[in-house]
Amino acid sequence: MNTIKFLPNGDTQPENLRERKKRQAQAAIEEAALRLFRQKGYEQTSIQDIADAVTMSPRTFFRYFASKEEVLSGLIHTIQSDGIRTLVHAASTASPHTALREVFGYLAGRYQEQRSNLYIRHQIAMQTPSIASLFLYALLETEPAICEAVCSRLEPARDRNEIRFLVAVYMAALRVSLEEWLEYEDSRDLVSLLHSHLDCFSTDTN
Amino acid sequence: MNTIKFLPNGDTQPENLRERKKRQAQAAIEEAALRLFRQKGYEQTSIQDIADAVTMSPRTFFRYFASKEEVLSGLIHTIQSDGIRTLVHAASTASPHTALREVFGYLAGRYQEQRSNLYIRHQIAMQTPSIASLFLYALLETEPAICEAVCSRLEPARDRNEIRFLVAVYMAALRVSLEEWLEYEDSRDLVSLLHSHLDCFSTDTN
DNA sequence: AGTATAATGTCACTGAATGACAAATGTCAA
DNA sequence: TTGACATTTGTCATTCAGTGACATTATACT
Repeated sequence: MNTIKFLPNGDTQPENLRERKKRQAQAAIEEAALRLFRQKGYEQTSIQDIADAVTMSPRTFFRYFASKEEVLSGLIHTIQSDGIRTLVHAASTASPHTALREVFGYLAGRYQEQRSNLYIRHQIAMQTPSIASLFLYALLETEPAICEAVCSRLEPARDRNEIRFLVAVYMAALRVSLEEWLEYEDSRDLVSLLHSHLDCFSTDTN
Repeated sequence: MNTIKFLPNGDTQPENLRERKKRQAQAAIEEAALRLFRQKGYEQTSIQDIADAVTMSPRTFFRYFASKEEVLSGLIHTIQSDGIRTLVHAASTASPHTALREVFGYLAGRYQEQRSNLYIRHQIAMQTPSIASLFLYALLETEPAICEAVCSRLEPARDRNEIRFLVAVYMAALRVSLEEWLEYEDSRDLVSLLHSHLDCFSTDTN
């Protein structure tokens, strides 16, 4: 994992020429790559193709993305990381459900903002098992961190494994909602989709 | 997905010399590969290393396993496929929970039989994100088929998306149980671990 | 301007995976 | 047993992802 840090700039002031160029380059690569992936398929598109499309050396491609795959999974990584950050900075609550509803609500919101972006990626993933696997992992790999954050903000110590399962269930809900939501091009509301699944579950256990 | 079909022989009769040799070769590769993966790490072990260890050409390795990864994930694929098969051949029931409890119980049983085998693989996966991703996918990719099988044996047609979520929750339980169970070398009982998680859930919704 | 710093390009290399074809090995029947 | 046939294996060449080293070029700063 050696990529450029998905160009920070949450603070939006002294933007260098250098930094602007880097931003542009990264965006250009991503755009070209996605276009080519859709046109010719992920596996049929070589790094050389992408590099040609943005007139840079293949070597430079790897200075922006650690791998071909990361062009696709970067978005999910970013959103999931942000989700964890919100959880860490949130106030403690007695119920894990409250915390989890909040994080997963936040996540669903963020994904919702990126619908068209995600739709393209999803299309590619459906034709490319290795990419589907990648996306799944990008979601589920954040479970331990979420678990950790939830446990640490619980005064009465709960069974760690119970929480693990709980987080996994919330993740399952997010995952299924996302799939359902991306299945057709005309979108419904992801957030309410997520909540409808969660309602089946969280009425009792608290 | 072009590998040899994980050498069938559920029927155990006219075993050729050829077939015996193939079995041996496959077993030898798997054994050598796992040993090397543990000794030197997955990524530090090249196909050449494995081929050398069993005195065959690297080309032949790929006639037994479609990729280096498949040496590790083959076991999971096999078990999951068997699970789906049991579900397809089972009798219809009114409740999806009944069917799902049965399949996931079966799966947990199968994994339990393979503990030491899985333990090694899990060790490797923990040091190698791409392998963790692979294992996750090997589990979750079977969700659609399970979903399909469950829906088809339900007389009163239920909402497909509801079932999807339900299957995902069962899968989450299996996944978390497996992790918990493989965490320490001295095993507890996977099946009861799974059931304890499921009990949190399936008391109400039916 | 000129120097330090960071980005890019070039080159060479490893390793995974695949296709094509030749060589070796197992099968089966006469 | 031999010989025809099918299957498995080895060899060779090739493509492509990814990486390290180092020279070259562009930006930044004083």
